[in-house]
Amino acid sequence: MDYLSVLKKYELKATPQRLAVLQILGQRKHPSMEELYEKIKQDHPSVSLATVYKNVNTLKENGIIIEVNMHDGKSRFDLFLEEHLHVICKTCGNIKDVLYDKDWKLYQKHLEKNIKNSITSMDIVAHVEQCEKCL
Amino acid sequence: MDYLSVLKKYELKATPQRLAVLQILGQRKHPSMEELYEKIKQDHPSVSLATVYKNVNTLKENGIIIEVNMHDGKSRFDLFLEEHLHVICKTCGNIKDVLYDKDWKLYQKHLEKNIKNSITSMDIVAHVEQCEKCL
DNA sequence: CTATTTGCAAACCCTTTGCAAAAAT
DNA sequence: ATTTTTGCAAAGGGTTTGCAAATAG
Repeated sequence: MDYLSVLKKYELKATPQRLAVLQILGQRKHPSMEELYEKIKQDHPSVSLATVYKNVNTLKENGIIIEVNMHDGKSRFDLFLEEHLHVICKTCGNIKDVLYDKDWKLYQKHLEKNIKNSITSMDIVAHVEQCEKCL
Repeated sequence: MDYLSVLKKYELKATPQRLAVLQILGQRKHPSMEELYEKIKQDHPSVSLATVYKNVNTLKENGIIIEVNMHDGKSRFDLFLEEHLHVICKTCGNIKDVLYDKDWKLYQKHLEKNIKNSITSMDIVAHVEQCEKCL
């Protein structure tokens, strides 16, 4: 995955701080804002929290990344170059990405018929009591 | 729907302010915190914003109401006595409730098989470009 | 060269907290 | 009578803003 071309596509400048955001979110660890900031600081010690906020907002507005709202209030962030849903473990807070498949698309069509409107995008979060990482 | 019994079931005291929260959310208008506060003030002029916050949190913790996160940051609230998904209009911000049907349950089973885990609950939001209320 | 982005610190705003009085059971 | 809830005001904490300097294209 080439983040430079992604940024070019959206006419966003490729600063090291912005690339760092994409790189870290590309690891699919779904960090919170604070975790993201701490990780970026490892390679860019002088980065400011405000810059991380600004980049996250810009990338979110362009649909390149997504915010995953947790029930505890702190949201987490994820690269969203491919549509997918999230499975969140209630016990350890781990988030797993699951790609959509044809079964999902069938349901989406059904839903569109039901509401008589076409769906632009969906946010889907499944909650599970425990996951393999908790045990 | 009898809010007194709902509160009794969860061992929560039935104060007028708390009942007002349920009553207003029961209108399915999906107000924001500020809108909810303003509406409660119409009948209970002396209510404080802190009380509304406390009640919303308590009801949320008990799963009686749900917070719907909007992409613009301000969340909205909804009575959640029956599981349902939300359709949000990108143009006017209106939220529509859609009850789950057997098609949905089929997909959920499929997803459970996929992730090898049982799902406790799901948060589902579909976004549409425009709705009947915008036109 | 021009427009965007960065970093800093202050400002902002939404949400929570502490506590005494009031209300619910 | 006991426990929860209310209302107020203050504190808290995460997010945004303004601006000059630095950087990207």
